[in-house]
Amino acid sequence: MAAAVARDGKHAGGRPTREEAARREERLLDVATAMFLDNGYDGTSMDAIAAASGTGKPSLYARYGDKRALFLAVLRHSVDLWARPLSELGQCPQHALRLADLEPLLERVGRHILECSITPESVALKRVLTSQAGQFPELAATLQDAGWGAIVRHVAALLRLAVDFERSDVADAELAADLFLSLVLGRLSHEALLGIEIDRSAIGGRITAAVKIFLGLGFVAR
Amino acid sequence: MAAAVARDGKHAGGRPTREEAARREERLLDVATAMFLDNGYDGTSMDAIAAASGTGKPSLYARYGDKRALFLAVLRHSVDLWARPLSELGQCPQHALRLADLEPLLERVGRHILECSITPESVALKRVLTSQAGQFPELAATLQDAGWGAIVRHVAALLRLAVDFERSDVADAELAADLFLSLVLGRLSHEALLGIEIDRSAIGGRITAAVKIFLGLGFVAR
DNA sequence: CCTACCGATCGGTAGG
DNA sequence: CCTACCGATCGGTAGG
Repeated sequence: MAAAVARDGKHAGGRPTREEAARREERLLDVATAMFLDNGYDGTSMDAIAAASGTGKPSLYARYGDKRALFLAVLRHSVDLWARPLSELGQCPQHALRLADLEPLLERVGRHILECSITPESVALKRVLTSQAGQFPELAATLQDAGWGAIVRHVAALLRLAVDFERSDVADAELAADLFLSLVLGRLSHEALLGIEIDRSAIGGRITAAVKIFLGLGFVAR
Repeated sequence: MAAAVARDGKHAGGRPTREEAARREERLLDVATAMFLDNGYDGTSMDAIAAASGTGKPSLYARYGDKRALFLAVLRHSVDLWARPLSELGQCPQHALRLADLEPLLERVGRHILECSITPESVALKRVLTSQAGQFPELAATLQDAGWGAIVRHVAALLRLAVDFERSDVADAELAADLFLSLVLGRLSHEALLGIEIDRSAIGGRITAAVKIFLGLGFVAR
């Protein structure tokens, strides 16, 4: 048998290729992410991560130092992944908006944000973040700003296109955006966090009502 | 030395008095509650609970069976304690309300609920509930109903006194109450859950804006 | 990079 | 009711 002959481009031993190393790194992070999000910090052992990622514990510790550091890397990576689709919100019309155009736009934006917020991945991320917030206090504020904060800023920019906040009673676009998001997410995000199955048929009506109330178009009949 | 002479009404040994037993039971539950809420389920060992409550582990296991059962008892007790002050909401006017009276009433109710929701005890309870929701799925729905659900029903009853929902665009008092609560809690409850210090000076303005938007009185200047 | 181990800690129980 | 222990599992490391 010839020693260390590559098959499918893989080395049979020795130092891995640079791209092979990068691939393993990514795979390790993916595996660790899935396990942490599914079973929490305490429920995921370094032994299990090593076994599932096809490496040994010493490699884990050589790369990340300790369990906390690996967990932090997983959280940062996950928040990045989660925040990315929100950039679609930035591709909204840049010109001024009439109120009549704002209503359907807010419905679309609201539905989009709600759908993004109740995916199993998003819920698992927020849950594990919540449960470990006490142990990683420096990160909670950062991630809250990258999550909720980023959405608020996007929506506030939208609102400024349609509303003259200097003449509004609220006078603060970010507060208004915050209230809009609160209306849209509300109970559904709480329930998702508790693992309660969400009644998807209620989403449409909730969004519609939320937008109407927000724009002062209901709920009291006129 | 005379054996087993009571001092301060306590027995020096043997079977405890009935009231003494009840007192120990309550003390044990209080101690376990504080530890579970401060350090989470995995972060609290039965050894630590036994030591802090001044008893031995065998007594713990004789009374509760295992750690899960003790944890469940703690959660139920805590949710009961938390839901009690909400009954004050039931002592609202029973007669019909004019819209003009509804605004200050909603401000008071909203502030009260928000204040109750961001106390350290309430936050800790929700956090530990969230982090263990996956392990205790049967309980999550029950406790959600006893918490958020109870508040929604209270507020819905209030709204029905002032609004004719059959002629409203929303047409559902519970959805309206749900949206009102969402507005009031919103970002602040999320931040509290993540352990982020809350800017208390922002509470007043948020409540006012929430009520105005909810009642269709803002935010667009008229 | 793997195996095998370290000390510590856990939930739960036997024995008296 | 207390002490002392059980097997299991953990995070992390030595040794080669």
